[in-house]
Amino acid sequence: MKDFTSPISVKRIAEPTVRRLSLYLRFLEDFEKAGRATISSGELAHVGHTTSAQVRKDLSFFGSFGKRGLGYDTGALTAQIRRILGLDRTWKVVIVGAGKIGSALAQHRGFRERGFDVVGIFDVDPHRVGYMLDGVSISDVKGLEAIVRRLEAEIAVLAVPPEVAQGIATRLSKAGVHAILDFSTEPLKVPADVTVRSMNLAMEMEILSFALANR
Amino acid sequence: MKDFTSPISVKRIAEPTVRRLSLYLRFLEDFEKAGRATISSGELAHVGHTTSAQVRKDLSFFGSFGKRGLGYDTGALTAQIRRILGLDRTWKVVIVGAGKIGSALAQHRGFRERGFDVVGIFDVDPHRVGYMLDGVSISDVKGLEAIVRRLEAEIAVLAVPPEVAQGIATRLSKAGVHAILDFSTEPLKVPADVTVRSMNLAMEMEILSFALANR
DNA sequence: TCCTGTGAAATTCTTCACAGCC
DNA sequence: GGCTGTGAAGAATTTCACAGGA
Repeated sequence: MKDFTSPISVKRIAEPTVRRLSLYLRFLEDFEKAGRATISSGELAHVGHTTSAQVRKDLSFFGSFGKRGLGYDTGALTAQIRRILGLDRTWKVVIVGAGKIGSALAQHRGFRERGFDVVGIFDVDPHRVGYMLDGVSISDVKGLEAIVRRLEAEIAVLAVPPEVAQGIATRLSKAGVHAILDFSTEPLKVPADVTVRSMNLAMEMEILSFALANR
Repeated sequence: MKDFTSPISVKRIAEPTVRRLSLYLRFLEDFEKAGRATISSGELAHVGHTTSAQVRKDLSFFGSFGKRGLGYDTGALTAQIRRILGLDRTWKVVIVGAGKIGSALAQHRGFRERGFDVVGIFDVDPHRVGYMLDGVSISDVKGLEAIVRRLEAEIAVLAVPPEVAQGIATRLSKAGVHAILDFSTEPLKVPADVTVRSMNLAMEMEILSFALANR
């Protein structure tokens, strides 16, 4: 990501900032539903377990959205954050692996509701291929590259056994996917222009274990 | 966590450090399986996408486990990290919510294999109560507190709709649970002696969306 | 007066660099 | 010669504190 290409992000944005923006967005949506017209950095901070200065600093990387003495317009700030996060459009998502986790995800409401459109599902198991999950039929993973290219999928969710995750990730990268959400346990090696996030259940459980063992 | 109570952790340990220890452990297990007797900080760093200095610093918070000029004994370091993370014992886990995600988790191999023993599963739906999931029968969530206390469960996995997550988290805290893995989207308010980690699918997808929108 | 936006200070985390031991 | 352990330096992130506009 070059620093000077985008009119929005002038300098590199830290991951914790993006993470908090996602939280703020959720709160803003709640506030909007509750009919609140404006909101202060202090109120956002309160629900997000952070400080008002942090909220203002986070937002300041992207512009000046508030009014001194007043706070932020709830609707306008919501729209701004949605735009910043790239949520002012839909993204095409494929799910690889139609096992327990993969199929739970495929049927997950929140996905489509939040602009992530599941356009393809893949599995190796011939017994699963051809079945429908929430309106999308399961394809043989053999056809991964061709189908991903044809669908122009941008994001892939990886819910496959850890020993095949790396191989699939490489194939996805070559097929033009630039973002991967990985549910396996080992870190993936991917080209520099591919972003990987992992949902590592084992790691989270171990962090909890550490907290319990050392309290 | 008091600084002076434990013989292991002399100063407060940063979360990124714990996170990396969990990664190192996974690599060490791979190295052990591959029959490697020793391993250097550089090798661990390489697979973990970090630096050798970082690996040594992380370990140095807990002791001196290596031999200069040689590296670390694979088996010994594995054992040390397991002990540091509290994985030299089993933890009793309850799963609340036997929907798609909850039941996928209940049947998840890796859980028991890594010392997290699922001793209870709860749901509100009377149609689900009484059914077995991987050897554990689903209990009515009404009996949550009593059963959690009786089982002496230490960790809870929350896979319930977001609007009830806070209520369940409060009940779990009162029933003696000190660690919660939350799959819902809103941050939970819990007493200071309860650790919460969240697996927030929406947030991870939004971070990917941000990366795509700003690359 | 209230609350934002932001440089400056403080804190936290990572990297450097080297003495010390195998 | 190779690799650890660790203070010190450097970088990144958070918090402070206050000027300034509604």
